[in-house]
Amino acid sequence: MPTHRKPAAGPDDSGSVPYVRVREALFAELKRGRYPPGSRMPSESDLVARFGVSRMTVGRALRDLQESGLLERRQGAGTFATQPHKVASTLRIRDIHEEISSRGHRHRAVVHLCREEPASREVATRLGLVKGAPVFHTVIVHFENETALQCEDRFVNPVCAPAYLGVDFSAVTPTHYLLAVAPFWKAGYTIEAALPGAREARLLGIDRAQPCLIVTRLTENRSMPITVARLTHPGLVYQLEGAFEP
Amino acid sequence: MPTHRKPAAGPDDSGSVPYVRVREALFAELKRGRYPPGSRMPSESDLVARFGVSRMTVGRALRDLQESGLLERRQGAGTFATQPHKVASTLRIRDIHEEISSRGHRHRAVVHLCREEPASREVATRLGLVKGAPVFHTVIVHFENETALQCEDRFVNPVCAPAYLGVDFSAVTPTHYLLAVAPFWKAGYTIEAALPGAREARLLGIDRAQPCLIVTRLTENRSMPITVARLTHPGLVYQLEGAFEP
DNA sequence: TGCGGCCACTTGTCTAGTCAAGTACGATCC
DNA sequence: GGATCGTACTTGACTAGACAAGTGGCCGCA
Repeated sequence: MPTHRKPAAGPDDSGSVPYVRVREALFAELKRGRYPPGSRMPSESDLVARFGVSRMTVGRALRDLQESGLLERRQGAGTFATQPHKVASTLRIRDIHEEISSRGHRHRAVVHLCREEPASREVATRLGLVKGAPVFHTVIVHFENETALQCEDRFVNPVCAPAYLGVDFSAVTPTHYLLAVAPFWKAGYTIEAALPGAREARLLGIDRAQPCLIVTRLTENRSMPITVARLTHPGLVYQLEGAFEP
Repeated sequence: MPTHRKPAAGPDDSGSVPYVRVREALFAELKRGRYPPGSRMPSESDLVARFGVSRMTVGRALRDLQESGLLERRQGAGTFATQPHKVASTLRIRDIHEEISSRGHRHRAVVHLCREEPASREVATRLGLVKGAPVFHTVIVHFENETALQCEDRFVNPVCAPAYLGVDFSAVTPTHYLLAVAPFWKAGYTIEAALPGAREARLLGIDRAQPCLIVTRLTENRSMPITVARLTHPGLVYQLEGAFEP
């Protein structure tokens, strides 16, 4: 999200740059409830007169606020304050290694499977291949300070990363490697709660009745799917977190 | 002066608006790998000459790409292509009513509890109150086409919404009502997988061994916590979805 | 009354030029 | 060699004015 929070240079000037000044002023008024949700804001001309800047500058301030989801603008009609619930919170999903080390903890990965296989029908469909085509398959368990945090069951399209199976995945995560050799341009994922499969439970060292948070992620190149991964996390030790601030 | 405006968007034109045309052209080149991560892009002056538009227009295209995380710009140094893995995916969390009706389904809410209570220590801490202070407590089950989708267990700070208990929550969701009377400006949440509590299982009509996706959300006014909610979803019928595309 | 057209207002976008501020790099000086 | 300075280049921001396009209301007419 475009965070338009700057360190707030001066105590009162709230940004010496004109468009920041305008934006912060309107933001403060919005926050104070001067413009209730759905109500009409002053027009660009009004703001030009009020702040003594050009229309381009006012426009930039308004566009910033619009991109933050605080305003809605309709050509010909005007600028309106939005219902705040339209601003969706966002959640970052990061590389597991990055996430663990950002907490200052130690990350270790154990490779349980790393081979070429014929694609099952489901995997083939997801990767845009035909059933039985060769795909790379890895199963890796990631530990944070010796507790199993994630079981990563991943299929990779060999066309996108021919040398995938030769990588030492105890040293570099598949996510990181794939990003280096095949930058993705599209990604989709689902998050669900479910019980682990038999193998996942065994690898994670948990009971089969223990709920898990499962993230399924599909990343694609410009046109071709690169990889599909199923990331299983024990519910007791793993939570996703997010925050929203306009 | 002459505005070189094409009447119809050609197949290759990709947007008749100049700044969109520039942005799409650069985006396509980035995608094709013409500018490897970290490498220097053409300067604004170069692009002005190449596309025959003004510097403001080139600048807007570049700023768009920068905000998407595809470019990094340093004053005095130049514009550089970024490593794509720095862009994090994002996940939208929406109001349950909005979510259900956007799927074209019917939403129904059943109110199981709606009263004032003294705050437990945990709730008081989260809402920034003292233990035993009166808080509003509602428990509502949301149905999508007669299947229970969410159990919403919510505590509300009475200061922020004094008339909360008088609202008909079978007609309007607490989220929606609270947003109308007390727009929030900060929200944090966690997502986890766990087994439902006894009451939650009963209200949702599911087995206690059935994993649930639990979203805990705390929303705050500019300084004061408004409400804390625990949203329990049966894992079998509810998934969060997200997508990322630059 | 009902309807069509006119018009004021609003946002969307662009231009050409200006000044400011930060960076990189080479030339000069000690 | 090493520090300093100057300069060319780059991005950041702004202005004043222009045209395009969508909206909504008002007015006159049938």
